[in-house]
Amino acid sequence: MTERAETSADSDPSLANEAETRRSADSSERAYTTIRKLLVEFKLKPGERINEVQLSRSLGVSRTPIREALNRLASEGFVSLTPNRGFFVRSLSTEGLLDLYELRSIIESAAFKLMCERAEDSEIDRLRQYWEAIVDGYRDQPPDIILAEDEGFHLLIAELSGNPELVGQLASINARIRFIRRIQIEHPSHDKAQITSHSAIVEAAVKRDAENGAKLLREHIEMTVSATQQALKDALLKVFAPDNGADLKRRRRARDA
Amino acid sequence: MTERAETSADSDPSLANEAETRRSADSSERAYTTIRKLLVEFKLKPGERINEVQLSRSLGVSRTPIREALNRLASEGFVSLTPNRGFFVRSLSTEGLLDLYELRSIIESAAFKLMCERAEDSEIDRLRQYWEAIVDGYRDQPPDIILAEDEGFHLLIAELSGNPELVGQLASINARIRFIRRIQIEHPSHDKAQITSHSAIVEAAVKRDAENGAKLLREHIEMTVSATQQALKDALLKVFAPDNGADLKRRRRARDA
DNA sequence: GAACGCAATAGTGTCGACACTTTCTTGACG
DNA sequence: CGTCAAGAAAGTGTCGACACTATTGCGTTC
Repeated sequence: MTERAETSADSDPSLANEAETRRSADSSERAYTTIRKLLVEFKLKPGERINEVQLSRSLGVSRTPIREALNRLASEGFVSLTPNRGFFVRSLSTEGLLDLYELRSIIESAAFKLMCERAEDSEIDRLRQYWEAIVDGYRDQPPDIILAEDEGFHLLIAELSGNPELVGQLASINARIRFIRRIQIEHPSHDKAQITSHSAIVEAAVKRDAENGAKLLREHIEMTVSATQQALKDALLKVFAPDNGADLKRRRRARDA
Repeated sequence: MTERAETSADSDPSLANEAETRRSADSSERAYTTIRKLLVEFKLKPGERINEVQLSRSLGVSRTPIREALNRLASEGFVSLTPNRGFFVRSLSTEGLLDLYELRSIIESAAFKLMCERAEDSEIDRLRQYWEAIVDGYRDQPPDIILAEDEGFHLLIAELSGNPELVGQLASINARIRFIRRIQIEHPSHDKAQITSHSAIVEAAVKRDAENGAKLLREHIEMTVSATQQALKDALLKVFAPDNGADLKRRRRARDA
């Protein structure tokens, strides 16, 4: 009964970003995407210890691919490993999230400047087209699509910077904050400010106005952050529902250990 | 004869940077540092396929910890994984190296600005002290020490930015370009320009002159890059000694695959 | 003599088992 | 009653084995 020839073709392309090194098809890869999804959706709760045996049973594979996936996730900052004690879900406190957004802002505004210096006109035009193609129906899409389109927009800027390392970095950061972006998109506070921001950014790109575009991006991200604050609180409260937010502090402390 | 209770306490602290999640003591960790060292020293050559069995034999452990280490190294960009074909040493072409330095420059100058905004006076003073404590004997140290001190200096700035994600990023980049920095330090072109740069940066920090300090850092890194170009060529020629640089192009192409 | 295909070989991907470490339980002692 | 220790249980870290995939080398056919 250990045969693993299951027919479930549940590859979930919505999580298949990561401009990185790895193809799919093996069960280690499946484990990786599945676990990451669990993390991103708070099915595995911040601070929690991850039980390899249990996970391997529920995914129907042995512990080996599970551990390989967890190792990757550790390198990427999703989980942490304490020797002989196992993997722990790294809690993304509000604070840690701000750090991540800050880093993202740094990278993206730098990417924009580089793009202005280096990209061909035709490439800039690709950015414009990308945005114009989605702007119309933007608000009517389901959250996952909006999220993907939004990430795609920012990632395209990174690509046009001509620096693949930069792209990889941004992709990795995106993966880690994706859950909160989704929450934010679903939250009532999400509105068309996003759209005008993006349009302004495209405009600056066409003009190759590096400074202004970088500033717009910074502001755009900062705006998103503050809009996200409340959404995050709501989400965390929902996760640690029963008792009040009291044990939030405890988990925050556990993070540095 | 599979007992693994070897007494060799060869932990090699010079490679033990990585402000990350992991403690040591298990053989997976040893495998990680050892393999990374092999990569960094070109013992495993760019483009080469990594034979797990062979590696596991030469390290005296089974393939499991080897594979865990390789997975980590893949996340960090040292190697790449092609399913059913194995891990390959990711070739660091000149171009790729420039990308990495560029990213480093972006992160460091941003870190400097943040430090200026946020750090306590006492923290800035720590930076000043750190540099003053090493500046005198700086040039007389062995390369590894110089390297560590240099990395420490830049890493300290990142820490004073107050953003741990930024620190982690920089640490990871450092690990990847460390080999070339060492080569550059040993190269005749390395001289005291480094020292005056650092001193100027400290000075800007004390004055909290964010713009100027960031500019100095950018220039400092750019200078290092150009000084490094020749050193890199020399090193690569040494590695691919017999034939001329012809197959360099081939490897470059193999990189994107 | 070259191209093709097939067999043998080498190598990765995953498994189940076991040693060792941490955590939990229970019961003796103060 | 609370504290502590010893043993049991749970869990991680590593191993060797095996299935399956890619590669290599050889023989066959045209």
